[in-house]
Amino acid sequence: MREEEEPSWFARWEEQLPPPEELTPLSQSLITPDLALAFDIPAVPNPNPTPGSNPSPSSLHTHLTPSSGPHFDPSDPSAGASSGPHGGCPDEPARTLKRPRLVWTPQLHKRFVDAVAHLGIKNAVPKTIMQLMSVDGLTRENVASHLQKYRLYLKRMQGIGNGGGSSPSGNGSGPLSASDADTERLFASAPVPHHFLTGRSPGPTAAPDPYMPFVPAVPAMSTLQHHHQQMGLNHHQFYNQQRSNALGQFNGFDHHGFLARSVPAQPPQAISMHHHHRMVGPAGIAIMPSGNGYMDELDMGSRGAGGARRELTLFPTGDH
DNA sequence: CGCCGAATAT
DNA sequence: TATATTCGGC
Repeated sequence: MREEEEPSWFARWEEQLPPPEELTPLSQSLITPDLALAFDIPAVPNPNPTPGSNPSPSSLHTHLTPSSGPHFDPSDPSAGASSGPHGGCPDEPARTLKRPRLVWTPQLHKRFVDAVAHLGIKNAVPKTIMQLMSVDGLTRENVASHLQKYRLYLKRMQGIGNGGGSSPSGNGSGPLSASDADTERLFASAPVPHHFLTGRSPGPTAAPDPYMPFVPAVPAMSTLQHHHQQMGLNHHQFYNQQRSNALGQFNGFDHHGFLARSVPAQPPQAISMHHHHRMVGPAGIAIMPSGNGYMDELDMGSRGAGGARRELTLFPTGDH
C-alpha cells in the first residue's frame, strides 16, 4: 500500500548490486571449462572465502556460465596444470564443452525481472532481456529457459489475482510441491510489476511505473557519452554500471591466482545438489516471518529497520 | 537463418 | 528439481 516511494530506479539497481564477495563466484566464467570438469570435485567445504564470516554454504552466490568467449584464451598458468597430465584432448576447443548449469540466484533473478519489467511482457524476449541484463556469460538460452518458467509463474499468479510476493497457496487447483516452494522463494524475491499481471504493455507513453524509466528498444551502445555527475543517468551509464557489477570483475584473476583452485571447486551443480536444510514450522509451513526468505540489501535499505543491516541476509539462522 | 516458444531431456 | 537442449513454426 505504499507507493509514493519513487527514488531513483537506478539507485535501487545500484543498491542491489552485490558486493564483490558476491560477485567473485561469478568469475567462474574465467576458468577454462575443461579444467572445471577435470576438477569436478564432489564436495568442497567452503570455496568462497568470505571474510565477513557468513558461513552460508549454499545459495546466494550466482554462478555464471563460463564465458565461452569466442576466443577465450584459458592460458591460466594454474589451469594449464590440468590439461597436462591428463592426456585427453590436448587442444581443447572451448566449444563443444558443456557449461555448468546456471544457477539463478535472487540477484540474478532480480536483474532478470527488472529487465523484463522495463521491456514489458510483450516485448520481453530472451535476446532482449539478455542484452538488458548485461550479464557476462549469460546466454540467450539461459534467459529463454528462465523466462519460460517465469511466465508460468506469472500465469499462476494471475489466476490467483495476487501480485507479488506471496505464495499462491490456497489455490485448490494446484498441488503445491516442494518444488513450488523453492521456486516461489526465488521468484518472490523479486517484486512483480503490476502490469505484468494485468497483461499491460508499457507503450511509448509508458506507464508511471518505477520500472520504466526509459528503456530504449536496444541500447544503441554508441560511443561513450560522458555526462558524469548526473542524477538522471543515461542509459549508457546505467548499463555500464550494471555491467561492471553484474558479473563483477571476472576479468581479473582472483586475488591470489587461486582462482584455478577455488573456482573449479565450486561447481554450480554441487550447490544446487544439496540443499536440504530448511527451517520449517511445526505445521510444515515455512517460517518466513516477513514473507520471503531472501532479503537483500534492497529490502533492508528501504525499511531501515534499524539494527543489523549490512551484508546480505541470507538466512538469519546459522543453523545447519 | 535467427529467433522465439513449448516440449522434451538430463 | 532446475536448467539445458531440442524441435517446430515464423
